Amino acid sequence: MDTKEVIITLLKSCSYVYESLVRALKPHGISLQQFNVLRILRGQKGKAANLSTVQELMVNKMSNTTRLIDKLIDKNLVKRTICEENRRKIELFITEKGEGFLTVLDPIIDGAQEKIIQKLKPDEKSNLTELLNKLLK
Amino acid sequence: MDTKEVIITLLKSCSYVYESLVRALKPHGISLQQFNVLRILRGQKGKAANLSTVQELMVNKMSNTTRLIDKLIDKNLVKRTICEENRRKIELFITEKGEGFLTVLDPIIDGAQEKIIQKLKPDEKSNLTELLNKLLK
DNA sequence: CTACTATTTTTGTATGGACAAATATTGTAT
DNA sequence: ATACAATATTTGTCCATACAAAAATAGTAG
Repeated sequence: MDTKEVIITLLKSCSYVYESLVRALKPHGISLQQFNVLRILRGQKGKAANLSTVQELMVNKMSNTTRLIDKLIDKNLVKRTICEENRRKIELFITEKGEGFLTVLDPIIDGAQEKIIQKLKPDEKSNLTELLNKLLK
Repeated sequence: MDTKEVIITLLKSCSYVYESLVRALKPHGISLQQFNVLRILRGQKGKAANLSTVQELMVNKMSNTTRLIDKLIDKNLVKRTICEENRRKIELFITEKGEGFLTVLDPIIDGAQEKIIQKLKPDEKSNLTELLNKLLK
């Protein structure tokens, strides 16, 4: 098995997944990155998240999470305040509107993911996950 | 097996591969995308390639290949002329300097890819490729 | 308090990606 | 020949990525 073939197939699969998810979100006017930040903030369950927390939890490391969040704030999906204990930090919260928006988006993303993954049988799914995890070690 | 876990592992693997390749090329001052265009032009073996040919052969569909190629031309790695038979088309060629550059980069990319893929045994490689190809169907 | 260092976020700049509109050229219909 | 449609590329705009530098704040040593 040729190394290049494995690599190129992996990159193609990833583009395919990425594009499917972006396409699913597109009609709702939100990018995959913005959506991921929203989900991270929801996962905080009311606790404040600061910038570095969000960055750590993102799949793609991002350097200008600041500007990404600026856009979520413009849309009133996220709220940003300065942390009183350490004024260098910021506190990020998902808003009511943001929560509601996610309620709409969740089934859409789930559906898009399911549509891709249903091409694999259950044992193939775990097999694939296992092989990919070996690469990440 | 959870659908979300497969998807997220796939996206993470892809980021990892992508970043490894970018990091390998970085010290040589060329992006992965520019490198891929160069390799496509070398693959033409002297024949002219026009823009749409290059776009078709790229892993990531790209809309502004024009500007990517502008940068390769600035570095004298690629030459662009207008096709005389059909003046709407452009003809792209890799230059001598571009060929020489690729000679330096080839072992670097091969090494980076090998370093990732060596974590899998031969049968795991073909197994992974097979599973990923099912997703792409 | 002042100087220095570390931490956290923001800003600047260059690159790449998606997509629509504009431009240039060619081919075709009337 | 003129008008119109098709093709190939370029340009404009906005968003995202990578990275370095700047700014703001905090903590610590003298």
